[in-house]
Amino acid sequence: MAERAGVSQATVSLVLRERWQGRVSPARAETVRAAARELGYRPNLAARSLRLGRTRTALVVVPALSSEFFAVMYAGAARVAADHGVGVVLYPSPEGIGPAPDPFAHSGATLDGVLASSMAAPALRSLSEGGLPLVMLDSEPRDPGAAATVNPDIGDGMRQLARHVLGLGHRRIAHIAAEVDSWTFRERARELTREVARVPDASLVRTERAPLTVRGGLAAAERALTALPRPTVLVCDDDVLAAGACKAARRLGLRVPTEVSVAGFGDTDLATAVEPELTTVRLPAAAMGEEGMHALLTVLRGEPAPGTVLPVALVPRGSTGPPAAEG
Amino acid sequence: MAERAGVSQATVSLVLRERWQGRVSPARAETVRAAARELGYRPNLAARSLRLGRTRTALVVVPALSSEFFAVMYAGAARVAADHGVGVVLYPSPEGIGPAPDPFAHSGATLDGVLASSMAAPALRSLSEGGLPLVMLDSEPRDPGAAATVNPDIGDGMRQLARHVLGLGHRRIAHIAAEVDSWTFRERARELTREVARVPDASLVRTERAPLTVRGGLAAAERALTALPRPTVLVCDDDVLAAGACKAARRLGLRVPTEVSVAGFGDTDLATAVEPELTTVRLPAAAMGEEGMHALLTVLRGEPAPGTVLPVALVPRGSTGPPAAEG
DNA sequence: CTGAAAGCGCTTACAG
DNA sequence: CTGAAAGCGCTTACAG
Repeated sequence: MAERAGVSQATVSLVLRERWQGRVSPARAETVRAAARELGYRPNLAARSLRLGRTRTALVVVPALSSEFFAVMYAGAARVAADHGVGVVLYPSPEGIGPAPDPFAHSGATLDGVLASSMAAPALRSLSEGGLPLVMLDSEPRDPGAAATVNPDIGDGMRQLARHVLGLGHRRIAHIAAEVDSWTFRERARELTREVARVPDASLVRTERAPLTVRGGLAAAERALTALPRPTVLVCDDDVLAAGACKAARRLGLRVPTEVSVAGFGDTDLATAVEPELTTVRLPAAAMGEEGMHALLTVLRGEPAPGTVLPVALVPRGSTGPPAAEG
Repeated sequence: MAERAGVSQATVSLVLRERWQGRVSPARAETVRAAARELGYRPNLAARSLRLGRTRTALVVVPALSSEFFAVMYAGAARVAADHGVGVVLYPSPEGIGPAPDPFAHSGATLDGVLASSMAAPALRSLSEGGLPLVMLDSEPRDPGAAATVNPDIGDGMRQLARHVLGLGHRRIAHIAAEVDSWTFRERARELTREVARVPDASLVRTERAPLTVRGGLAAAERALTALPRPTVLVCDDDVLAAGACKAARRLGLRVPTEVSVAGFGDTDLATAVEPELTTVRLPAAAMGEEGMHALLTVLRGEPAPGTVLPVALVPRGSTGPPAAEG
């Protein structure tokens, strides 16, 4: 209603959308801006969306915000979206406390596209049916349903970690694995197995599956450490499991790292909150969200988006050391 | 365009919004539903919003999702919103990595109301100017700008914690305080001071301020533990600070809790991820989000919402014990 | 350079 | 019980 600036609706629209150059006189443009400022005028986004047929809204699907990793990834995606005038609706997928099973019903907005983490796969059924552009994060490369995939170099990360541990002299290795059936964890298991197999006298003595919680890691590590042959190192799929593994070691009277080494994955804040601090693999959570949103924006522009693999880095800290000399 | 069911737009609308009882024959209603199902028809929310003048969208403002507390609070709010067919847009306020400084520009949607955490206060300027219904969480009661306030009983929590520590026999107490100027932390400081003052020979020997990170807590605790008189207990404003305080103690060669006790606030996952586990005050994060959203929905219905104070509970764990006997 | 008009897809009185 | 019509607030050809 800023026609109280004495101009037509059309002129207001042109000026406010910065499409006035050469179509509206600079003087009028300024008048419109002044009036808008004065009235605190904000265009009705619903009307704009209806007219344009696009909502400039993307859905971001992550398994659980309470995981720092996903929260940071989300923040990266939201920042890039905001920089491009795109709104973000968050869908915490229903593993655990998430709300409605239908992201569309949940979102309360018509969506242009979806950026989804692989761990949220179950929630994606209705999305793919929606026929929306979809960019996947940390997921099977060349997923046919996805327009693009943005991954950390998980394989390389586990390779670096395995070599670190083998290089310290460990030969009896246990894998504390996330009991989540997704690409990222299958990749970790595969690469760990492969690297251990390359060292003649080394072996993966045990794999224990655990829910992705400290308690889960604790229980799984306790099983691994009380079975024979006892592993000298626990390679964990996630920092949270590693924190649990450290607790298990302590309860069993084993010192970390002198009697048993523990390694995590992720390099979340938790890795440096515990003592000793965790040797882990740093995953670029923010960069994943950013790159993922960039890819989605590219797809929404109608251009093809390339798949991206982001580098990761081993971060050696106090939770790993050489194995104790054999009795 | 489900008029391919052979009925008018109006009929479709009535049926799909469950407003057909007594206005559309049951047979037709069923026809419409079948057609909608078959075509995968979803009403255009932008059009609906434009027509109704309400968007059924709420903005939730929290300081940072990477804090588990706020993530859980958000999840509670989102769940309640979803149950009531209201969408949620998340605004991670710009302390740290947050995106745009203007929640409205950021949201990409016109909003019906706002649910905001007090720690996000700086981001609320433009909100209050927007004249939107606002419900505050963990914030100054009777804030004139807010339609309602939902708080945990912070004062009672700190009271319980202080009495626990005093009851164990501690007399030289240090406060590791969050260097955030907000109601919730002022309340903690005030109540701790008051409770300590009630015990004749006890005193608050030191207050050290820290940014809300493990590193911040570590540095502040180091300062507190190296000054004289040395405190026998560190009461921390947050679990994250307490985790840092435990690290500081260990670096100084002090055992927790035998040589120095440490207490946190929040009872986040971190509290049980570290060793020893933290004595802390459990804050009902999910309930706060839920109650806050309920209050906002009430306000949006045009009814007055009462202020709410939620109970909290002391959770004694291994990080606190009696002070060491004096040398 | 400027404005009048159409139309995006809904919902809701209003007529029948 | 059912449908035709108006109108929500924008944006975009189209005339002038």
